Amino acid sequence: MANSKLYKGSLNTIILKLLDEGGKMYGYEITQKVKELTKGDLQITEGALYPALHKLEADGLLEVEVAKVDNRLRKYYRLTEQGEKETVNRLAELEEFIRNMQQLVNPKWSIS
Amino acid sequence: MANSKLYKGSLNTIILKLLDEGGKMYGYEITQKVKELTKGDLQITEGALYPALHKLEADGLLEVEVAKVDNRLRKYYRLTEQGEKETVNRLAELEEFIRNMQQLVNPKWSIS
DNA sequence: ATCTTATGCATAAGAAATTTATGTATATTT
DNA sequence: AAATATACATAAATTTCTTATGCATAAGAT
Repeated sequence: MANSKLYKGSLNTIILKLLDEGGKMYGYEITQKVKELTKGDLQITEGALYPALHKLEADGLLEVEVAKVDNRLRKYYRLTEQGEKETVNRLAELEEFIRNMQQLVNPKWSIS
Repeated sequence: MANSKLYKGSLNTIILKLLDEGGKMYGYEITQKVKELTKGDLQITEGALYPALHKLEADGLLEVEVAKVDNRLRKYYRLTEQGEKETVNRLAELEEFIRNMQQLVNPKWSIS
């Protein structure tokens, strides 16, 4: 990714959660939002993002709506009903991952 | 892995940190320790573990010492000096990952 | 005695998720 | 006019893991 590293598998969770909040977003917008929220620490590459979006769509978690703005193409993605359910699961999975890692690495920090 | 899911890339961090605490451990011992610490939630598969150990050794982060106990083979791994330094980096990386995810998914929990 | 489970290592084929490298095209800023 | 930003896409290679398989000894169960 960039400065900081994303563990593989977490990109989908990020996409789903951002769409859950943003209502609908297009690819480029997602990359910028991630950069903004992490203060430039995390950089989502297009080679990772677009295939991920396509797969989430193929899996029925996202639906797409094409728009033309300023003569440029945009593909707006939004969560399907199934996508909303899956978002809940992915977030729970993330939390469980973090709790497990906490048990394993016994860090000075903890989640609360 | 098992019940709960490990994001790809985190296995190395786990191995390094356990060795950092345990002094020296052998592969099977690591799988049991992970199971114990996560109360059975996380199951490290041998197909993931052994190649990971071999690679960490090849990268100079681990050194190995073979022992025979009860007529069975054990390969004890310990951190090299370089491995100790890298452990610090990996843990910092993990913490940064979690902080980034926190910014992105805006969870009800936070690390403190 | 024999069968199953536990201990202990290993590798190989395949899948998943990414990186890196390219490619196309329009709009905006320098 | 050139460089940067916006906006999509795909393909080859890499990393990391799962699943399947293999070998071998020890301990516990039937």
